[in-house]
Amino acid sequence: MIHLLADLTPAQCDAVRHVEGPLLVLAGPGSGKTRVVTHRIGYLLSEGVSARAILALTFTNKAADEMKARLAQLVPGESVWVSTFHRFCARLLRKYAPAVGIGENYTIYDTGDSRRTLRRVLAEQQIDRASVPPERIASAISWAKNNLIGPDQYDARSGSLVGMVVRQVYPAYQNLLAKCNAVDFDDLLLHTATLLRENPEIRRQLDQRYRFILVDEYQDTNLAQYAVIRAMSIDHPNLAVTGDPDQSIYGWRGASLRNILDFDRDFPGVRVVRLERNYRSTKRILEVAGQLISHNQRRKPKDLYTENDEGPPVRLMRYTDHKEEAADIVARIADQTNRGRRRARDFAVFYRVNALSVAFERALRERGIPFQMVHGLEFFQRKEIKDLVAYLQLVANPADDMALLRVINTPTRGIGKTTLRRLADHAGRRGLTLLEAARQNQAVESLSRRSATLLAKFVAMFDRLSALADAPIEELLGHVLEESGFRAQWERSEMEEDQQRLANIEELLSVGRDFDERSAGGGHLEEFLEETSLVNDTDDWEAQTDRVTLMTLHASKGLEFPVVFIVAAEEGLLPHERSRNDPGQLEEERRLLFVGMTRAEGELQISLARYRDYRGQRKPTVPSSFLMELPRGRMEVRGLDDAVAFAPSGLEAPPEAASARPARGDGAGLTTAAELAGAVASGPVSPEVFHQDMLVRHPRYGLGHIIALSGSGDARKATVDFSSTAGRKKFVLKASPLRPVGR
DNA sequence: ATTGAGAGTTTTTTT
DNA sequence: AACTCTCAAT
Repeated sequence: MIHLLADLTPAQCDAVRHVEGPLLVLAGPGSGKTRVVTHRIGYLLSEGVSARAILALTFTNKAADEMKARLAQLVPGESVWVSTFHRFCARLLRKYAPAVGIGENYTIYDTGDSRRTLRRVLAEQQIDRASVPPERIASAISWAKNNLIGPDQYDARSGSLVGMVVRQVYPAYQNLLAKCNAVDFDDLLLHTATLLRENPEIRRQLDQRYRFILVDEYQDTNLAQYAVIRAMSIDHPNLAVTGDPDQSIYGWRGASLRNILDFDRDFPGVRVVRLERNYRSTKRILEVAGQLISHNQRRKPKDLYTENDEGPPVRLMRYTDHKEEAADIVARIADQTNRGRRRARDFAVFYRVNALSVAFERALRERGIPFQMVHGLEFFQRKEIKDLVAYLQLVANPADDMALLRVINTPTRGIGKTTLRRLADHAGRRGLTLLEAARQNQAVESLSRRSATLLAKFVAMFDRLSALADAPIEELLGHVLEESGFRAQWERSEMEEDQQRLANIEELLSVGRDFDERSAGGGHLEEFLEETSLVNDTDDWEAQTDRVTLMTLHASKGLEFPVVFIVAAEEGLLPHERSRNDPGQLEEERRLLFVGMTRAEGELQISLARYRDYRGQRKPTVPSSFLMELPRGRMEVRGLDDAVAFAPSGLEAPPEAASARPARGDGAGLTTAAELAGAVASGPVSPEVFHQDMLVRHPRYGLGHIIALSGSGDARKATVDFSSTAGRKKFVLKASPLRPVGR
């Protein structure tokens, strides 16, 4: 087992060789945490621990996949269970469902389904959604569940309207879910926690079974997750958690830093290992990131250091608008890939909200640079996919009223609102599911002959599909496509959209085929549905393919890239406006930026635009307050023409930021704010303003970079690379319409 | 019952 | 901007 311990630092070695008892690994960014975890699993195996006694839990599918891949490499052939919390719970519940009062064939509702369920409850209770936004109620219920507060335990704070409504709505919502034999994402955790609490025997068995539990990103666990792992680590407290309080970015989901900060209280005698040396980033990047995070008050100071190179300065860019931002970043990527210095996969662009990806998609597509988006257009959220999957859900779980409502008139088959209302009335009075009610269509009073016939036809179709429940998924999907009439509808259509839909359906069929092949024997409809509801993105991010990566800052956690661009560092976006009033949330936003910055290995650029097009409107922006906290003097600052807006206000800013002037000797091409301001103010531009590498605009060719300069005074010439449009051109600066960008 | 136009809203982040 | 919801016309 030499290879398991080779190339490890003493601290890493400590963690890897830890076998019995609780372990807490406090790991800074880039400190080789995943490596430690995988090597530790390898070590446990080499010590004779059975693979099935080990359970590794992660937060996201991406992290789970990553860990599986690393394990496959390190200890080929061993099948250790690596899973997300939600998936683990889903599996467990599949087995023990009756113990918490649901059927084994329960359906997992995604956010959309659960929102629709909630709307139905609100409508039933005639709650005006204008005065109490459903969104608020949904998040209150979610918060309660994450904190193990059941529907009957929810206490409204006095005087809070939302609280009162939630108290009334939460139980009704939960009842409706139960009636549909469905659970939402939060229920997966809540039910599992309840299961373990109320069934000592089951708890004991699982504790015994999973002797060694590892939890990644422990700082992101909420109370429900804590309860689950705690319950399985009582008789065998061999719980190993890794985390970094500075990377806690899921507070909005109920994650509680207490779990990690109080770990030693719950698990006395815990061994604590600190990994503070960074192997990922350059000194410059680490310094800037460290400077930022030091502004958080609620935090234990921590020393991150690296033996890596100094590296180029971190760039801070200001553009005119999102188009220029995208064009320049893409031009930089194109330039480096064209010159063979880097590959497309070396680059990543991070943004705070998904909506910001559009400009980059467009710019990359224009240039023909391959890219992949994580959580872009979520495949399983697309209407046609959801519709088709809903048929499967109904087959698997006939009690699922939400699925029935989705399916019964899609594609349209003449079953309208009135019919449905009467059906629902009937079902409500007799305590039937909607499907059962539809079965009794003859008995439903006040239903027209026509409606009854249509319902009967629908039920007959359902029964035909139902008979195929155990068929391979691909086959079943094929039948749904035919029977429902979707295929006929789309194939008839000339619309571009419908052709696209068919293509998406083809993809779904191939997902089904893939599943069939993996699970020989077939007939695991529930498993297939479980997979589709817990995985939202088809093309899960692949490190291998040679593409530029676009993703949110949240999604970036745990990954690393040679070159990182963080965009839209603007007040209201980063930090997000929703966090404005809460210092705790503001600190979380700061951690989010910290996470993004520390993904970068060699180069990091942070940018903002003077005007941001967002939600269909163009608005002038205010630079992110976080930018004031960066050691500006050690960075390369460009395009910041109005020093005023950028200047630190008063005494709050650290001394380094007191000057917008970059440190000398940081290489050619630095432009001070003052110089740019002068340039813009005086119409025609002095040739002296131009510098190597400067971003310039030409009325005809658009944006370019200065790649060479020669001569001086009026004879000063520049070679500019307009890689996006015209290639390279040479200009006599005095006579050219070239202007520095940033006005 | 279905369709289309107009109005109104929005998801910040993930399972 | 894109999506959903509502209402009126067919």
